[in-house]
Amino acid sequence: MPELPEVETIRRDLDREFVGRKVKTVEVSRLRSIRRHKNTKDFAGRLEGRKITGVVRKGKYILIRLDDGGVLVAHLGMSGQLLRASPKDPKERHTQVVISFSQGGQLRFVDPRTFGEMFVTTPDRLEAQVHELAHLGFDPIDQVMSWTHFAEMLYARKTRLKPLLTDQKFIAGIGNIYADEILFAAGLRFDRSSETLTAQEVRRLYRAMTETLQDAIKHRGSSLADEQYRDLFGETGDFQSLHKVYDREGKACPRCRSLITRVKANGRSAYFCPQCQV
DNA sequence: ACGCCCGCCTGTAAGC
DNA sequence: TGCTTACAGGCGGGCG
Repeated sequence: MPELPEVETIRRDLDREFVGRKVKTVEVSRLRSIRRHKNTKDFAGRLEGRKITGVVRKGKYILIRLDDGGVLVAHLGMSGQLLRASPKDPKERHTQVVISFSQGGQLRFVDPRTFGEMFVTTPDRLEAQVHELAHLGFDPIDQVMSWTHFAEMLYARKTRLKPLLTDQKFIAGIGNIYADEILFAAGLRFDRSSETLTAQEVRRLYRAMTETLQDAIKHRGSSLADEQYRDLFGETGDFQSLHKVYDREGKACPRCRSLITRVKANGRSAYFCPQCQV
């Protein structure tokens, strides 16, 4: 489900809502969701009594810092949600972890497909445990990169643009939806090879990437028809109404009125305008 | 060493 | 209507 804009929306709200709160109890209903831990006690024991000091994002990972130096890591996978709740709220289906705070209120992890996970670790062990984080690419909204450097990175890889944009080792945080939207905004096809871009196309791609992601954060992310993406308060985002190509097969391109095409590439749907993207 | 494809899960929707 | 199949925001591993 969640890519950089959705994860960043949740991170900001977590930081606002939960910093300073102290963990009272932890309940786990599905061990798979805390699979890096031996058992519930091993997970809960590292959280109970700890106070939250801050929330940061690395790629699509959320890191919740604890006052003993530990880190509660949350990855939402395809279908994970982090929800603020009250103990009296009915527990919805697939609620895997419930963290209750001394000051009242709960943080719930709901995840039907269980690709997501939570675990507690320390900053020095994090990269050894999550290989992806050790080799994470640059963050397109936190880090500024000169487009000349970006051009060098693109030319060095010689690979198709879409798999490159979604490669977390190259750039952190972009998934299937935003790759398609960014490539449309840049006027580039998903299968264009990275070393063939002109200087102007490199600039357009860089600009499309930062603007599309910032715009999506402003709109609190994208919720598709199944509404699996919800923010911390259970609300949907509204960037989906501004999607130009993603999930718009057969509809008119907003720029040239050609029909948006969907093809299968690298095992995933790629949506694009056959006229505007070259 | 890289790109590509499958498997991991569950739910939903389309297809027959 | 009802069963079967395909597909969905991510990622790791194994293959060629």
